[in-house]
Amino acid sequence: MKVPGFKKGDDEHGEGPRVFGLKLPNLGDVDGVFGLKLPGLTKEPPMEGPALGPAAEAGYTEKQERVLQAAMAVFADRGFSAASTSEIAKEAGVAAGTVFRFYRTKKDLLLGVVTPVFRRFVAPQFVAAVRGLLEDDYEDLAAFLRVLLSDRMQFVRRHRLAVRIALQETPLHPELRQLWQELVVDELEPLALETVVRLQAQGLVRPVPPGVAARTVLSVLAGFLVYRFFVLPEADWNDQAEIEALIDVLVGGLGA
Amino acid sequence: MKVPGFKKGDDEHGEGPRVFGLKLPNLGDVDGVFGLKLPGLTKEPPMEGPALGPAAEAGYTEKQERVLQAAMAVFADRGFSAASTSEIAKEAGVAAGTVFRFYRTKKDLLLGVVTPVFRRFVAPQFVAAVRGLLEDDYEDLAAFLRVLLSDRMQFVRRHRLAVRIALQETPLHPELRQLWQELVVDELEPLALETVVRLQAQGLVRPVPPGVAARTVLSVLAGFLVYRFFVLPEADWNDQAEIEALIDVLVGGLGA
Amino acid sequence: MKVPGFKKGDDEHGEGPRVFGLKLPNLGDVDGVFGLKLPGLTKEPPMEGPALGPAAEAGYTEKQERVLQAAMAVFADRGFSAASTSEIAKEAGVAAGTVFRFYRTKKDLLLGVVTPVFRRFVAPQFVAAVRGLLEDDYEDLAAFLRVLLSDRMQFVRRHRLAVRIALQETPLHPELRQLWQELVVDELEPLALETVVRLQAQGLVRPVPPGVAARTVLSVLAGFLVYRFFVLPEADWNDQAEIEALIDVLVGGLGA
Amino acid sequence: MKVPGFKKGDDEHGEGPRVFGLKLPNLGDVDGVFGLKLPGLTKEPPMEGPALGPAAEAGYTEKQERVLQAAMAVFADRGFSAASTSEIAKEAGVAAGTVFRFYRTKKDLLLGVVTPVFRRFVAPQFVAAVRGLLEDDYEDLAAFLRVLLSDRMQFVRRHRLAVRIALQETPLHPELRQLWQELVVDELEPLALETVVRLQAQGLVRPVPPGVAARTVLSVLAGFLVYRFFVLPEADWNDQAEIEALIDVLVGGLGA
DNA sequence: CATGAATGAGCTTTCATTCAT
DNA sequence: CATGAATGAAAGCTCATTCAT
Repeated sequence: MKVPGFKKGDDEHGEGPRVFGLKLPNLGDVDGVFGLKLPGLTKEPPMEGPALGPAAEAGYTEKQERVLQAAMAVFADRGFSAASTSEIAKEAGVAAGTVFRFYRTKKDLLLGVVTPVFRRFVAPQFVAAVRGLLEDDYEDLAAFLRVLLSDRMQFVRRHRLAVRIALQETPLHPELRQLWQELVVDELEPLALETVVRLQAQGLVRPVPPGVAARTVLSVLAGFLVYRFFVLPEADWNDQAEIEALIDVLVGGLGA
Repeated sequence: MKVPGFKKGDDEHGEGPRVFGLKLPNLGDVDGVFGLKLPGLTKEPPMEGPALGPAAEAGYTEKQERVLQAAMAVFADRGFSAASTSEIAKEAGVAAGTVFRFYRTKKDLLLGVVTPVFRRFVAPQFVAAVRGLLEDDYEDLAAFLRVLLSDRMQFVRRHRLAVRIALQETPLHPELRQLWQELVVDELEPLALETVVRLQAQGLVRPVPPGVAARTVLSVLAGFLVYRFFVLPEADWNDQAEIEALIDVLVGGLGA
Repeated sequence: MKVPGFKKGDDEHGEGPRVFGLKLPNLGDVDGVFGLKLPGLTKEPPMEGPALGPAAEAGYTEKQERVLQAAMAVFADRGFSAASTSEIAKEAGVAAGTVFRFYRTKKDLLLGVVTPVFRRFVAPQFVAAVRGLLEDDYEDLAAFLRVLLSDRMQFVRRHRLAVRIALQETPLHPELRQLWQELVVDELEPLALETVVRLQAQGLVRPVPPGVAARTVLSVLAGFLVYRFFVLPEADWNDQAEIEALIDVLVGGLGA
Repeated sequence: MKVPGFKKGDDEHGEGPRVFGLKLPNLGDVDGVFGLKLPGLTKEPPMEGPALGPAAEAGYTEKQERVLQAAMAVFADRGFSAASTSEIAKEAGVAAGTVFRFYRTKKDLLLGVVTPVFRRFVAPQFVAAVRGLLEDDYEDLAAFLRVLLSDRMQFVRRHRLAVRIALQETPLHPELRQLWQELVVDELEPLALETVVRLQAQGLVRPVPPGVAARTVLSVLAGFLVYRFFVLPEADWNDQAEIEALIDVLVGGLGA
């Protein structure tokens, strides 16, 4: 079985730092994010496309937008509890009190950072992908997974900070868990199971329990994205190759 | 292809709450941990085996042991930054000042909670598993993965709080990242790659880049464990069946 | 000695809540003002006559009038220091900044609320009462006291909020004490003493030191009014009877 | 009728500042308390007897005692809302945080200042006075009133600050109104009415409604004390003479 | 050793006041 | 004139850490 997109020798141990076969850049010494201390970069790689924060939504003033971006940066960096609103204010270039004009409490600010991103991009985009599935009648499982993985990768890439904050803070805030409850359990899950069933009907997925199939895809996808963007964001990833490798594994394990 | 251990109908939608095909318990209403709000249990399921904290190590006084256990509970519950040393002291049944006899600062306490667990149980047990691989000459990939998954599952089950704290706090503390650097990058990774190469030489794993194989297994394993113990710890998991399903997927994708 | 105006049995303990022999209304459960927690009314009894605030004075715009009324309500309710100018603005239906067009500081607003009421109604009306005394030649002390008490009762009834604010805030603001200095010490007191002397000359008051007589009347009057309007405003007062009872006491103690 | 204790000419207009016939001291320029701006004293006159604050109660540490005294001084001076806990701390000579070891919130501190004083000295001492009435069989009304007025005067003199705070803050705090509810309505009032009835049975008070009699005495007493200690505390009061004058008035109005 | 009272820096939040629109 | 966004000083309160007992 071939792994498309992998150049020959990609994974051989050569010179330079490597982790699990990934070549790492050699530029300086920074703390990664989730990640390991790497002889790495001083900056996170630039986001692809415009940095559409939650404030891109109409109705946010430019100042509120700045507060949101600053809050995202500081919450991601220090964690919610250790972040200080005054640092956020300073980072946003506004007075300390101004933050509270937009968000009555610090916790409101957290929710204001996280909620819009997920509300607008999690369920809706999954719905769009599945609608594509219905209309385009993907010829095989790999094609469907390819769309799914690319789309979610795009999402994490663009909303890296918000995703990171969500990962960090969810265990600590019932309000965030409530958000996932609504988004994942109430909206996403029925759709996901229905999709698996459809794929099984089309003969694209073998007859495992739909829940197992769904969770397996989710685990593999999430595992990759966390690793890709938070554990080793600085590494020399060949994203296409990685995605194809994952698809290979999933198709091998789940395909009919 | 069969999925061993799954009872027929396990995944069909019956009565009672379900998430991704998992039946959830129906006992009350509690917040999970990482997890979604479930019509769930009032208590986390009891740990299997004795609750061996880091303090089980020789040389810890009974008081220090109590401090460590309390710190684990409070750090896991509130997060490091929002946890107060005085609450830890109260939980441990010691005076506020006593905590600082054992650990000079709050951060030392965090490291004291996390470090020993991982130092003693991550690399050493992986080494043991691999040594088993060498000695026992696993007849197939599934057998190896079965040992690996079961062992790591055991680990997370027994050290749930420490693992949870590590997941929550790693992004926020360079000291913890340094710990992973030493454990994972320096100790575990060479061993892992070497193991993949050996399995490929035995004809048990097909010739994908060893790094890809290693990271895929890791992702699937981690994704499952996080889901199993932190996202939906209260659900009615059939662990053996889940493990076998994952092995199926991995063998399908990676096996020769 | 009879107590005119008291109906027989007025003070006997019957059904319903009573305090010091006063029947209290039985409508619900509210906090009084100064007062005790009564099984009382949800609203203060309506003011008699039009609610003439200080702004009834010529030259106040309708907006300034609204600000004054709102300030009175909020200052009375929360106290000056705990009152926020933005709440006053909201209550008045104007923007936060508008308040400061009329009154440069919050304290100016306090003075603007209290001063006009007292400047216009304390000394002038006392002067009018005394002028009445001179012209009408009250035949007895009771008649004079009756006019005095009724008039002051009317005043407190109509300017309840301003009086309440004055009582609450005087101890805390030198500026208000200065106001009393001017009104009471400089204007009222000479007039009061002169009046006592005149009444003594007419044989209506016995020859106690004029200051003692004046302060006694003042104390009894103030004590009644505070009790009547601020401690137990909800009680079922028979004002005429109360006034006659007080006059009885005062005449008994001070009359010739 | 003579007014015992009044020296001849006491109330004549002579040199020096006078208010309602009271000679005022001539020492400097201070703000009074409630009172009018007087050419007055730089300090409140020293309390008679030991300054028994609420902290005289067993179980208060010396530091807590200092905090209470400081809180009393600052609350009385600025009012609760405008008082800052850090000023109280400084005044007490402790660190800012120490205040909150004793009283979890600023409001607790207010209650801690006011409650003990009134709980211990209002109802109990009135009970004692009435018990005296029963045992000693006062020969006339004046003797009873003399004991009552002297005792309450003593109380206000010794607990001037606490009384002042209670007067200032009661309208603003439901918790304080609750305190009066318990002390005055529930405990004191039945006793007071019963006492009036007894005095009427003894032929010492004429048959007015007991509630009227009780409230009249209360009003006159409170009016005097407020005037004496808060409006014009600096004036040259002849307390015995004032009390006798008030007794004269009350006996004249209420006596049989 | 263990205690817990004491510290004081630092936090989030409020709000009187200003000023560009 | 009126607005209300913005300010920033100051508030109440928390808590890691120290140290006399």
